Amino acid sequence: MLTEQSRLLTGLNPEQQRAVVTTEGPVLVVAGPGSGKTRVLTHRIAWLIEEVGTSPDQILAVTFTNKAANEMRSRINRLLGDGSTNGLVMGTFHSLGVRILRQNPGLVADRIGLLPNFMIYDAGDQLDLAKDSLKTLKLDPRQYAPRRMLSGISKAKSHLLSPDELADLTATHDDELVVRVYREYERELRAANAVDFDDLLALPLRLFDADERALQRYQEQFRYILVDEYQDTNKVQYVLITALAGRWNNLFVVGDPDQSIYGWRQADITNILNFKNDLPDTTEIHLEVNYRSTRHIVQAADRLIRDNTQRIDRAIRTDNAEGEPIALRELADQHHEAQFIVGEIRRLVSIGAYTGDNVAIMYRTTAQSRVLEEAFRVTDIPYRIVGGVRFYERREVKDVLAMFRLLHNPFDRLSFERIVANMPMGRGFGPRAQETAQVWADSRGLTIVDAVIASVPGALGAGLDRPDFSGPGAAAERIGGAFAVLRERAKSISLAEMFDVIVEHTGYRESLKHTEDDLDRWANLLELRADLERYESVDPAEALNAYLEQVSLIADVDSMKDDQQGQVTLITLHSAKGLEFPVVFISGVEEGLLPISRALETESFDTTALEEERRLFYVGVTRAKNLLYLTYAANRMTYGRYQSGVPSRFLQAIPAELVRESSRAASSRSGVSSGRLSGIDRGMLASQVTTTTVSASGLNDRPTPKLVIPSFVAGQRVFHPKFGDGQILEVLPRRDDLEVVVAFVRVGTKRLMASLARMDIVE
DNA sequence: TTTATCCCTATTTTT
DNA sequence: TAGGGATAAA
Repeated sequence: MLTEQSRLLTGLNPEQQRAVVTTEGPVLVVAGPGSGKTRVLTHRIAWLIEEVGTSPDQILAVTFTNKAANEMRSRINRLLGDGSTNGLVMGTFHSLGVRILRQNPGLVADRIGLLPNFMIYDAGDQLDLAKDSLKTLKLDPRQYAPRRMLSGISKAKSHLLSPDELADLTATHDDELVVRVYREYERELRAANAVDFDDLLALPLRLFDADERALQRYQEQFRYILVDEYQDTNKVQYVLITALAGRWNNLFVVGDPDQSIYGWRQADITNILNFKNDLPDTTEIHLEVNYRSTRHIVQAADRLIRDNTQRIDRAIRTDNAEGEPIALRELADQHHEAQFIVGEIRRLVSIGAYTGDNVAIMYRTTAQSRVLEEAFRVTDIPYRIVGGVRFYERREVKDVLAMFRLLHNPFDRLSFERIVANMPMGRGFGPRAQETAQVWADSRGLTIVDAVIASVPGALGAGLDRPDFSGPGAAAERIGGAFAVLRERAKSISLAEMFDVIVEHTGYRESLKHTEDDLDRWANLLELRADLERYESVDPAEALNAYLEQVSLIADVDSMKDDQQGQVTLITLHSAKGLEFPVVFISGVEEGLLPISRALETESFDTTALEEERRLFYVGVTRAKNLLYLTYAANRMTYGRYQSGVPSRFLQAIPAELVRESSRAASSRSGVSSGRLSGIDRGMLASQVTTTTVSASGLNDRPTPKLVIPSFVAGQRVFHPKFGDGQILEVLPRRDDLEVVVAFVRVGTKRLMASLARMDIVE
């Protein structure tokens, strides 16, 4: 039988084949990096269609990004022929959620109270909404950071907790505030006829609770379900997918616990660790052969990840050649680091060994991309930055999109506020006028847009009164007039034409003609217009909805094109998951950055965060096929201050024989000669030397702005601005600093660096 | 209501 | 360092 069907199994190893043909029942595939999991997924889907005879629309495949979905689809088409994936449901969890909500407009209206044209609020919108909610509740946003509130809300939603349910679980005063904000946030969200990202996952389940038949229809339809990157699913996603698989029980998940890097987004690693306990009769398959990287890289990665405790113990191995040693390099500061990387890329390209698009530079924080970009700007090497300030999140783009959104969903108060605040059209229309308009609208069950339009004499038919804007109502009338025109035109013209009408009638075009900055912004808007033209052929009534939805669900990597010849990729470690490059640079491999300082703060009582940082580094390392460079800076500017850096602890795990380290920059600066020091020792030495150099050079006549470290002694009572009251348990000398172990009343024991913690001794 | 200026804090990571 | 937000002045 297998010989006959072997076309789809050719070139697969026995384990991969097993993963392809085990079609019935739950299957867990633990797939190490570079072990061919995408291949398994595509071949399995092809197998289901061709060999099992499943209709594509009975298959649901969930991927982490749209890009991954598109790639898989085209790979299957290549295997089975064009059009063979028609009907196949493939996309991210979020797009699946939208799909379910859009397919059940009646239920959505009845049970959730959302109109069919509901908007999806992105991260920025969510933040604005959280701020709004705080304001409504008269809470000080400085004391209760909107981001904190938001993460509390998101966490609750990811665990399927309503505000009331969350209220039952609150322990502290802060928690109670989260509940209050959550409640208000939900109210405003619904009033705006909008949902947030978390809702896209949770609301389908609400729907299913309300109407079991809806669930049954999907259960019946999806005979085979596949989930990629399963290690990064959260509770809601788990509940949703197991619900959908309830009828046929053919749930196939692929993942790697060692690559779980979204814990902060409530990803729950236990989903994959407990999969076989949750679903009896699971077939478990391990893919451990790495086909991607050189042996040096694979060995380094393997050693590195073994330091984690929360994992399935296993090895990754490869038959690939040994390859070059891993290059470890210390640089004097972030500028030297960037220059070294760019110079090295130039070298690799000029000797013809690699092209620019073979190369990726990865980093922990998006802020690091700036220095790199500056270094590239003065060269002729093309580059692209994945992520960073996203196109659709640029101010000017959001402004114009806000108008589109408002026209599509006039309940969208956030967009209204945005327009009035940022476009010339809104001048003179302040909070007070807005309040008047809102009150007028609310009392009549109309929208704020209706209110301003009604203020125009004769704009609406007789019978409707005009809102009373005390003082000069000129602004309201002007805005109302513009809205009336826009609303009317929107009905009949294409999106691109609508763009022209919007920038004209709002005065926005006119306002972007003055500075250099304006030109940049206008250029971005033209790009937006070009983007809108893609919807030229779509029915205008449909086009807007489709476009807005596409915009809100797009991910950074989704917009990555594969045919960017010669461009070097600059990307965060998170976004790099699932990708591979012949040459990889990981920059900023320093304590405080990788692992990020935030993870270190919690280290003493919980290593979870630290382990996730290690996995993140592991993900980066395993992206490299042939060459891997690790760089760190002895000094780095953070918050506008130079701080000396210590090489990441993760480097210590990598066996010396796999590494070729050099620190030319350090030795040329401070004369540290190469001895038998390991890279790490030398790095620490160099950083000390450089620090001394900087302060000794007496940059100016003012006293060195070195922080005065209070003389902490065990037993002292202290106060920390963030952690509150505590008592010092222990004081440990650390190079040029002190490490203080403090038992805080509120947050437990923490280890802090004395020079960094703004902690006072309480007399 | 708008604009200028100053101060303060924050940077993880993203669907 | 930079961007947001508060405050003051017009």
